[in-house]
Amino acid sequence: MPAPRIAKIDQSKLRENVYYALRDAFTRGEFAPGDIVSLRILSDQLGTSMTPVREAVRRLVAEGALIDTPSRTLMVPPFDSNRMQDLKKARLALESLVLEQAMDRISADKIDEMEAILAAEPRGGDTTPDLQQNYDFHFALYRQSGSEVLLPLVEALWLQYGAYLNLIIHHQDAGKIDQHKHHNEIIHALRQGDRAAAQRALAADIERSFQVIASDGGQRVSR
Amino acid sequence: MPAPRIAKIDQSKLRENVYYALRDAFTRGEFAPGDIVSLRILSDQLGTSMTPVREAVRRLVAEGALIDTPSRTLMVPPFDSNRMQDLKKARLALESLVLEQAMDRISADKIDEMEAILAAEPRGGDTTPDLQQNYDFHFALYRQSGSEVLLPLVEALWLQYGAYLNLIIHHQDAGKIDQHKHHNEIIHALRQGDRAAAQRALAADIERSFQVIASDGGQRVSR
DNA sequence: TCGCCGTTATCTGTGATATTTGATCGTAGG
DNA sequence: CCTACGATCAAATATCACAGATAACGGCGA
Repeated sequence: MPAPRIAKIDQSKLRENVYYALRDAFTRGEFAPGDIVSLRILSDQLGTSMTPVREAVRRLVAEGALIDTPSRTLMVPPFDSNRMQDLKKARLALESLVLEQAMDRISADKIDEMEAILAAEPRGGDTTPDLQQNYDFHFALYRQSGSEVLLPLVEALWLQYGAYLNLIIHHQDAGKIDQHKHHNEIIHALRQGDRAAAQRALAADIERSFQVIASDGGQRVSR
Repeated sequence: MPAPRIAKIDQSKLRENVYYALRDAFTRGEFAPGDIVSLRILSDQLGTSMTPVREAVRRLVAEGALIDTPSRTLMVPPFDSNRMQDLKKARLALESLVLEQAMDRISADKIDEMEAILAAEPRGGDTTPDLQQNYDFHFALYRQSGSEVLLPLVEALWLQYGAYLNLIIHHQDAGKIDQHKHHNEIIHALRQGDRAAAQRALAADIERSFQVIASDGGQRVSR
């Protein structure tokens, strides 16, 4: 089994922290589709006992980021082209809806904040896309929808999508990805209040996210 | 604390069973918004130890059916009008999408099966709406979408909606609810392949679901 | 006598650990 | 080469120990 890099966590509010540590590891693409994860190894790496890890893992299973195999071992869902298409459809539909609600309420200040996120220094070097920035940008927007129901659903989709990030990061064309173009279009459309343009730009951005791995599936790249 | 009726469960595959037992209790409207639930009491009722209950409960929290209060006690989310509106919007959007995909693939056989569900004997007596039938009908349809991504999201919405079922069941107008009309319209539209009509009927059915409790909120009715 | 406040006892979830169960993998024997 | 047995490992449950919160109870003051 590969050993994803997960930093040890501090000992207060263990359960929450374990969950977010694992969640972060997912959104950073530390886990590759098909990876087997073990509660013991995770708890050793995190410096805690199995109990908090198990609860966090159970939550991740509920959210679809991990699956229970029939033999009870935990696995990152293997690459599945159909499922990925499904995921893309779901993202397009849900995030379109959330964007709609966000545009009803967003203020000029918040648009400025979103632009500030784009202006920040890239954290991952120039060769890999800045996943954290991408995440921050989208959710700064989505949070403006004010929907406590839809937002967790979108987060669940991103978490499932997270396993595919590993494939993207290690893909040979990773450096070519240009997320800035669509992001700037979204900002511009928000300023204009142009709903159709914002929807188009967001849809294009989501399509882009899947484009790199759409053709060649299942190239498992562990650390 | 009220004592929701939860049957003891058999001892194999405990974790799954505990989860589904609690889930069922939710969809039967056994829990009222604002109820406090205790791990120990639940595990006593189910005849197991706390551990499996804890994991099941943790999953329900992740799905929004229960919430953690700041003092760490578990609570059924209290009635919240805004949240309910939010939930309705989400259900309308997501179930519309799922219906769309289901209509691409559904066969005449499956439509017959759905009709058979409607023809079955009502289980709850004539005064209360048959919640199980309603659930079975909708998900027989949604399963035809074949979407492993969207279906769990819809289930999560129904679970959050479940807490409000308690309010509906004990509502004075509960007997007046006529779910058959919209269901038959859906069946008819499916047979005709009339997408617009199916969408209209489904939307009307969802609206109906919320109508009873839309006006008077928070009438807490425990057992 | 009534009301307020502090103390205490109980009940809560949380984290850790031990025990049991089940599955997998390697090896030895046919 | 295939099969079957056993050792090993991981997950599932139960039990234990701890810390925090809640609520009830009793004493004190008005």
